[in-house]
Amino acid sequence: MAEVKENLHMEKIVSLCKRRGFIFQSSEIYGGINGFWDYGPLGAELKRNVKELWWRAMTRAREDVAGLEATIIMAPAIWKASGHVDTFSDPMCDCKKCKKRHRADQLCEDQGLALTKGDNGQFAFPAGTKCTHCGSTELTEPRPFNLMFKTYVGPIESEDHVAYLRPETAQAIFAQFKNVLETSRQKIPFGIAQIGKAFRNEVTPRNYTFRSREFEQMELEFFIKPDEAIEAIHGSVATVPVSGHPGEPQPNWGWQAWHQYWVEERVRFYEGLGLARATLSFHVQTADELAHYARATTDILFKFPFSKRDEKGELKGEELEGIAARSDFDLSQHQRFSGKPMSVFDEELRNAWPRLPQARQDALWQRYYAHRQRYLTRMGVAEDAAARQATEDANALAKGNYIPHVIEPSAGVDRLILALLTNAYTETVKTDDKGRSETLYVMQFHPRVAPIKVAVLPLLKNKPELVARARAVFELLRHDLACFYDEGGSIGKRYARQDEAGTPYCVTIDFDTLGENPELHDTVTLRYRDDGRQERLKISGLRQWLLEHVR
RNA sequence: GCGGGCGUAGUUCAAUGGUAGAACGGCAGCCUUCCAAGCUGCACACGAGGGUUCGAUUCCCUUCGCCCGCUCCA
Repeated sequence: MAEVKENLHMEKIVSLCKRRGFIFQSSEIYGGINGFWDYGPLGAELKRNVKELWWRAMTRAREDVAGLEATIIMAPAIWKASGHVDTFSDPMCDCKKCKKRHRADQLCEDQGLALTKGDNGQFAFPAGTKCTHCGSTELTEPRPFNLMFKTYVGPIESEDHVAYLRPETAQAIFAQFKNVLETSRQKIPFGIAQIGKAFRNEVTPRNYTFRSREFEQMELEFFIKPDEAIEAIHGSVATVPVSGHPGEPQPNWGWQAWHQYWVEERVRFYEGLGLARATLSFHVQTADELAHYARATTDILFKFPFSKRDEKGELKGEELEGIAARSDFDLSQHQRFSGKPMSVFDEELRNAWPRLPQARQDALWQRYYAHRQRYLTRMGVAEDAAARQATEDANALAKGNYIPHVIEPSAGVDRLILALLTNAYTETVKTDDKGRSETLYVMQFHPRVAPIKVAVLPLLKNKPELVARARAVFELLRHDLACFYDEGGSIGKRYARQDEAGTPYCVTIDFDTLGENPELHDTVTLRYRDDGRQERLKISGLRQWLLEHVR
C-alpha cells in the first residue's frame, strides 16, 4: 500500500471502479458527457468519508477555523474582481497549416506585435501575424476561450443577466469574509473553510476524473496579519526552520511560518488517509510560475501512474493541493471593486505602534506603503492615485488597521479520491493446485476512508441459526458503522467481494459463535483484509473494537 | 480544438453482409464448517443517428464517448 504504483494502467482502475460501483460516467445511457463523472454507491461513501475527515480536521478539531457554505452562482462582479473574467478568457487561434494552437495574445507578443480588440469585443490580428511554429500566415480568427461556465439569471437571456458557475470556491470566502469575522467571534489569525462544487470548462478533460469540468474543492482561506504588523507587535517575525513542521502556531509567525505550517499540516492529513510520503512529492513554484500576487506556492503532488517522469525516470506526480501565500491581494481586490472596507482593526497593533521608536515606525510604514503602492499600480491604478491610497493604507496601519494576508490550502476532492483509489489498488495472481490462476484484487484503503467498514457474514447460508445470529450482529453494528451483510455463495467468495470493495474487516458467524466449542461461545471470526489474518473477538466488545479501529 | 487509435453483456474478449458466443461477474435454488469449490436455472450487449443494400453489429458518413500525442490547465 505504501509503494508508488509505477506501472499500473489506469484502465484497470477504471474497470474496477465501474464493476464495483465506485465511479460511473455521467449520463452513460445517453453516451456520456465529456468531463463529468458520477460516484456510485461505494464511491459516494468514500468521498463522504474524505470530506468529513477534512471538515473535522480543518474546522471542528481547531478553534481558529470557521466553516462556510456559499452558493455556486454569485454576483458576476466577484469574477471581475478576482480576475477570472479576464484571465479565464484567453483568445486562442489555430494555425490552419500546421494545426498548432496558440494563445493569440502571446503569438503577437512573440513577434513584437499587439493583438487588437474592437469595440464589439472581437479580437483581431495585426497584418502579417505568422504562426511561430511553421511561419504560415493562415491563422484562424482569434476566438475568446472562456473557461467559466456561463448562464443567465432570470428568464431573459441577455448580456445584462449573465452569471457564471464559480470556477473556484475561494472567492465566496473572500466575499463573506466580513460577515464571518463578525459572527464567528474569531480574530486574526483565523481561517474560513469551505467544501463545494466548482466548474471549469476545461479544454481537454483527461486522465479519468483527474481533470473534470465539474469538481469539488476543499479550501481554506487562512487570514493572517501582515508581517509589518507582526514586527510592530512582537519586535520581529519568527524565523522558520529550513524544513519540517514548525510546531504549534505562535503569535509572532509571519506568512512564511504560516505557509510552511499549512504545507506540513496538509501532508499529515494525507498521510492520515493512507497516502505514504513516498507516494507524494512537492513542487515549489518558481518566480516565473507564481501568479503576480502570490509570494509562494507549494503544490502537494501524488504520483499517479499517468504522471510525467523527471530526468531520472521517476514519477513527478500531479497536483492534489496547492498551498499558496496570496498576500492581501484577494481582499484588496474585493475592497476596490465592491467599495466595502475589507480591513480589520487590530487592538494589539494599535497599542504596540506608539511604543515603537520613531525610526522603526518609519521603516515599517515605508515597507507597508511600498507593498500597497506596488499592488495598486500593478492593478492599473494611476500613479498619483496609487500613492495617495498607499499613504492612506500605511497611515491606517499605524492606527491598527490592515487588510489581512492569506494562506490558501486548496485541495481537489476528486483528485484525492482518484489518488486514494490508485493507492489502494493491488492485484495478485493466485494459482491453485490444479494450476488454474486467477487475479485477486484488493482495495487496500485506510479503514478511515473505506466505504464499507465491516461485512457481516454467516459461515453458511442454509443453517438458520447462523443466519439469525449474523442478522443480529449486523443489526448491532449497522447504526454506527457502514456495514454490509452478505450470505450469497461461499465464504471465500464473499471475502473476495469485500476485498474488491476495500472493506477492512469481515466478521463471520460460525458454529463456535453458537457454542459448539463452549469456550468460544458468543465470539466471532474477525478477518483482516490485507493479509487474511483471523482472530476471535467477543460479540459484546465488537462494536467498540470496530469503532476504535476505523477512527 | 487538431492528429492518430478504439467503441460487441457489468467486466475481459470472440465471431459474422442474413440481427451474436464464451469466460468471469450478477440473480435465484440446491449444496458448502473460513479465503472467488460444485450443480441447476435465469437475466443482460453490437454507443447514437443517417446512408448504401433485399438485408448492416459488420461497408460509408455524421455524432457522442474512451485512449494516446499536441494544445490548454488563471
